[in-house]
Amino acid sequence: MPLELSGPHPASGARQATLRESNLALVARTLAASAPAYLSRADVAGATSMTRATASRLVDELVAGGILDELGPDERGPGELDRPAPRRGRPATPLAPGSRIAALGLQVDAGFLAARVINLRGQVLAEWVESGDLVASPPGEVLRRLDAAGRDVLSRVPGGAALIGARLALPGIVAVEDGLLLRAPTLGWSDIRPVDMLASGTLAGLPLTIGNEADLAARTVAENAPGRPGPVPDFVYLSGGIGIGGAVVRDGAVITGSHGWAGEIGHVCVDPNGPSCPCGSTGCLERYAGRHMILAAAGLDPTAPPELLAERVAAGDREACQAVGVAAWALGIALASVVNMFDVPTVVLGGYLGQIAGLLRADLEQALRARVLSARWVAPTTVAAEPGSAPGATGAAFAELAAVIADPARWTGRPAG
Amino acid sequence: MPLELSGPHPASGARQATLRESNLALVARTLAASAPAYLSRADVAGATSMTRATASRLVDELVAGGILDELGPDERGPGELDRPAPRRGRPATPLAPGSRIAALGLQVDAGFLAARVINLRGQVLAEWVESGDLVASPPGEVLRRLDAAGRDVLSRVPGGAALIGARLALPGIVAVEDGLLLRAPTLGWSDIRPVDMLASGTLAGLPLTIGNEADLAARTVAENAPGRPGPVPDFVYLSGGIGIGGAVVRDGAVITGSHGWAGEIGHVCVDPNGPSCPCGSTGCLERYAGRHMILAAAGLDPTAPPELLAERVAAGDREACQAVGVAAWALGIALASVVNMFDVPTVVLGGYLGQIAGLLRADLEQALRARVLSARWVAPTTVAAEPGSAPGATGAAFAELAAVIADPARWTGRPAG
DNA sequence: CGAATTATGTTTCACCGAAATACTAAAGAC
DNA sequence: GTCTTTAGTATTTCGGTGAAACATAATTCG
Repeated sequence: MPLELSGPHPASGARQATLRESNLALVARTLAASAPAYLSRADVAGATSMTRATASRLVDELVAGGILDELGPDERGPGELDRPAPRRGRPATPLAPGSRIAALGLQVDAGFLAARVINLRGQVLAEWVESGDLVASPPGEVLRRLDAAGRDVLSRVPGGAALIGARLALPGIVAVEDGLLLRAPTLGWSDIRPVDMLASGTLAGLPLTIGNEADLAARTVAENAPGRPGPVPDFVYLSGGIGIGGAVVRDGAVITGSHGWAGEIGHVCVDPNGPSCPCGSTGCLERYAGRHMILAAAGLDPTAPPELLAERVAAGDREACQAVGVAAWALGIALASVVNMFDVPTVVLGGYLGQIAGLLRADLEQALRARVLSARWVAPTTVAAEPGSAPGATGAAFAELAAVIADPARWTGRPAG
Repeated sequence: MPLELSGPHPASGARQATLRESNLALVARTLAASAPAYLSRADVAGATSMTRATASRLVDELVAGGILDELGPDERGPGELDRPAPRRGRPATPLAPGSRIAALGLQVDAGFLAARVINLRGQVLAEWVESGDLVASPPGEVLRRLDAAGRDVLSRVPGGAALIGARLALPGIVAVEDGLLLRAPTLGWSDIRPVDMLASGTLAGLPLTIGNEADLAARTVAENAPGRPGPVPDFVYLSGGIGIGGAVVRDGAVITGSHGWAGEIGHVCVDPNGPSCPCGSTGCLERYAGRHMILAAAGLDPTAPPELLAERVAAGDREACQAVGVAAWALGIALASVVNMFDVPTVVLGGYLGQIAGLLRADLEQALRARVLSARWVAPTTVAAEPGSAPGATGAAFAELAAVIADPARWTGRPAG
């Protein structure tokens, strides 16, 4: 299979410049993927099977564009690996993704607002999270608050950072190209254009795009940092909150579908004779495993922390056990269908479902083993997502930064064009 | 986004040879996609935005390798378009996909065996189809019969054809790389290696691979001929027979999942309280919309032709109407979940379900409108697949030929390598 | 009929990017 | 200090595409 020079179906012929751009992207991707290990120009050449000369030239260009940093002899970022032990020969110049290139991720959720600036190394340069009940809230007011918060966060970013874009994660059906939020049931928003409600489509001058929250949160599982693959390349992500969002990740990329609306696992039918759902259907997964539903069935307040539910279950409380059992049963049925359809047998539970994953796991995995056609050969597994606030905002920043890694030539901007 | 020279994540740097291979593939793809219109070297240059010189050079190489044919001044294949009206200027040399390069597609189904040889233009050079009840049949015997039939079909191919491979479509869960059929419930086969049961992994010397029937049949909807896109790039395909197979096609390509087992829509859960399924689950779609189930519920013989069912429904027969209604209801629930997950809102009904699509369509589309979250913006539609015998065999041949179009350099085999 | 026109296809050369190779730089080993 | 080893750089060669001139084969028009 020859290398494809422009996605799966390029309509345009590849030229020498294309070659260069492709290799530039390969170098950027290699370095992003390898962090936090330090790769040298020679390592890059080895990993890409290019010659040292070629790799070196490309690295130089990326360093000039700020997409890579040459680390000084004693430089070391927090959380990064130790330098390799001294060896014979000329010491290598360690390289790392550029710390100055950063993006702004934003998130509106029914329970909080968030803004977070992250750089190419995955370091959080500044952030802001505010909880609050935004169910049925006025979009204009909320977005104005987010705009102000975004500006504030940007102002707190250390000087010298180059912000390349902003993306807003929204819990609903989003028409990405049109910047249109079609429907966000938990917020009570529909048919609004959030981008237009901020200052002329930008946030403090940054081009702003929007995306689905679950798709973006799934990115934080697929990638530990921009362009750095996580441990599992293929998985189903569930974003559990009042509603249930989802995304299917295959080979590190979110499956988007024709319009970007794929992954609506919250409205997979668990039981056609089940309770009716505001979406117009019946027996949707959300009706069984949404946070409010679980807590109400357990006889708890909708705001009760997950620890309380766990306590009740541990104590053998009948209502609580049954509530968790029903949720696991429903998740089992819905996810079995999803795994049968996608053949992606790892389930990552995020949001509230991640917080109570320990209570669900056994029943859920048993249901999957029983209902997934291929379970005999590859048993489906479930894991909880790393806990963390506002993964949608983080994923949104990752998504913006991924564009730099995927096409660094656009950002290095050689004089010749 | 730069052109990517080796799939989504090339690990190797691109070199000049890569460039050439990529452009060679682009030219091959352009010509395959444009057939049956006649493109000239100049047209190729225009379509790919390469210069005439470059396009011409690449075309020459493909012609030399037999992947393209230069048509003579009066040559015209059956079913192909008329030549363009004479214009001023030097007349163009019409090009077409090579008629001599062909592949063998095979299919084993619970109801028939098939072998079919198809060339790069999509022309059937020879074929053989034999019906018979193969439920719970002995694999060795059946495959020996298929081997003999394959040899016979190959012997009837007009001289001069270059066979490049053979692929066998099987109605079950297939581990493609291992050549292993894990489970084919309708045949009653499991854990066999069909490739080994033919002569040393080849059929008359052709390298033989296997694939899932629904995945391959879906190809015949995605492509009218090898590399020629069909009218719909994104759709869910249902292969209705005794069981129900399926595949989801996105942007012309089948979504395979981690192990190639994606698309098992027959075992999506319609009702957890429904009848138990041999797969170990309950309420699977197959239990409601499999051919035997529909016909039994309608009070008909399992071998009754679809016309008889249609007659009964038209006559208002209560059992028949109810049987069809139940099938449509179940399909609606299962497909709504599939569309919610994949955001691929076109459903193509193939096999038996295609034959009775007229009876199902209204109820099914109504169910989809009610249950699909995004139906308000894009209403799901259902269509019947073009009727045709053994689409799996055709798709299997297409799949082999697609490899030539995707990487023609491997087949032209320049001396330099 | 013959010249002008026009589009196709080919030839030649320049440009550019990567490979190959030789070279310089900077450390440890002895 | 010298040797060895590895990192990074400079130079030449090779190969593929672009650009532009050229050759070719038809229609159109005088």
